[in-house]
Amino acid sequence: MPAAGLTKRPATKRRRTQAERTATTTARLLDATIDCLLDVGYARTTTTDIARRAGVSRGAQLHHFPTKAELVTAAVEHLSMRRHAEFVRAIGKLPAGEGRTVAAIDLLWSILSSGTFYAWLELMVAARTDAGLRRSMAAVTERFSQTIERTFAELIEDPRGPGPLSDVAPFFAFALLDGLALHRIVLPDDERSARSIDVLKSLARLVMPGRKEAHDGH
Amino acid sequence: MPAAGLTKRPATKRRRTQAERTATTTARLLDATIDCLLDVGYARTTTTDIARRAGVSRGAQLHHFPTKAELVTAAVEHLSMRRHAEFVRAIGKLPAGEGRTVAAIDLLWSILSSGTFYAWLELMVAARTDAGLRRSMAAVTERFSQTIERTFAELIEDPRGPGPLSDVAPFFAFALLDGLALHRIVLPDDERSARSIDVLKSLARLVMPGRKEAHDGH
DNA sequence: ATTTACAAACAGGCTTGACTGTTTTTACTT
DNA sequence: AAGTAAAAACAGTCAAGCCTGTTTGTAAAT
Repeated sequence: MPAAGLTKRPATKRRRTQAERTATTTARLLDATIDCLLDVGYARTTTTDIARRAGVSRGAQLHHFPTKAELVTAAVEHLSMRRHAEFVRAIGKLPAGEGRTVAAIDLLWSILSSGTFYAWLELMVAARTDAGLRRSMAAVTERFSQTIERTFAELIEDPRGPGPLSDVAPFFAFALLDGLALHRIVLPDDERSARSIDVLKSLARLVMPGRKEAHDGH
Repeated sequence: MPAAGLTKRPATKRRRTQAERTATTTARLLDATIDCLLDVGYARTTTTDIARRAGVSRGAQLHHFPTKAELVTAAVEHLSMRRHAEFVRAIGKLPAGEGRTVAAIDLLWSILSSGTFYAWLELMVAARTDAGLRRSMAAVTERFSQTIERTFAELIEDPRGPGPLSDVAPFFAFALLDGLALHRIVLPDDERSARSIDVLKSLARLVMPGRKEAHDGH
């Protein structure tokens, strides 16, 4: 029962509930963590720097995330939701009909061109030598790729039913694009990348014919 | 001109020339650097640990590599030569004749299964946020992929001359395999990886029919 | 009143590179 | 060829700075 406050509460600045305070502070910290990963990489990401970027005091930071490991683990989840949201948002832009498969590849590539991919990459590589982090990354990576696979299965249905390759297709595509994004670190705008994506598109047309198709399926 | 020494020099322990001493010490340091990258990752690789692993005193280390950056840069070159040697050695095992293209894919995959790939990956990701390191990595990565491309062009010649895809093929294959190796960090022995490689092999047979045998003979 | 959120100073440990000293190899001189 | 000076390789300690997490203290919400 809120006191019909005109005595205690200054109307201009509402007091925030604890849950709100926690939510904003943790969100700022997690965003700052990902920013930090993108800017300086995992190796040079420090809790001090994260707190500074978040505009949060060191005390507040340590209150919500007692150790660096907990902060990073939470950031993994946070990043996973970001990637998921990015994906869902991009899906909305997919055209209906013919060139859907090809458009989907462009869509995946655009997602891998965003910063979130490189944040994921930083965590992925760090996870190789960190068992705890690896468990978290395994979970979110598996979840992410399952989302992709399910979505693609719905979006691009083969009239003849699922072929022998249609279930690996998203995995295959992702591996290729991840590899290209990796190489792009040192070779930006490589012509071979664009051509490799073209090859992937041709392959997609071959394996997943939207319609008019006669050939055998192997 | 060696003095017919029986007075001064103990035959059991030959004196080493400066060049020899430098060579062994730097080699041990560079090997230790790569070991360190593999064991604990770039983030936790410290110069102290490297010196300890190399069995080299801190003074000697700082003598040969005044800064950590110089050490890492040298390690990039060192690693590049390792990968190159690994590749050349593997090439020797390629069977002549029919299934060459497919065997070449298995060969690439076996190289990416070795530790040197993950050391390269550590440096690659670190290079994203380090301009100096990025330059080094760009150089060696370009050199490595050119070696691959040239070798494959010689090894797997298409009787009809180079097709429109034959020049991207190695790049494409590498990107895919790199992506698979990346995913393997969190999902070892994923069945989808093996199937993706099978898809790549089918694609290779399709694009590069090795000889007169248009249809695969398996 | 009690719990939660935030603030800030601080201690311990680690990392990097500087610094001083010692041994081994090479270059130079006679 | 011998002896000596110079340079290079090697060894180990140290200081400054940074990073993490602890501790102690304050304000705000329930």
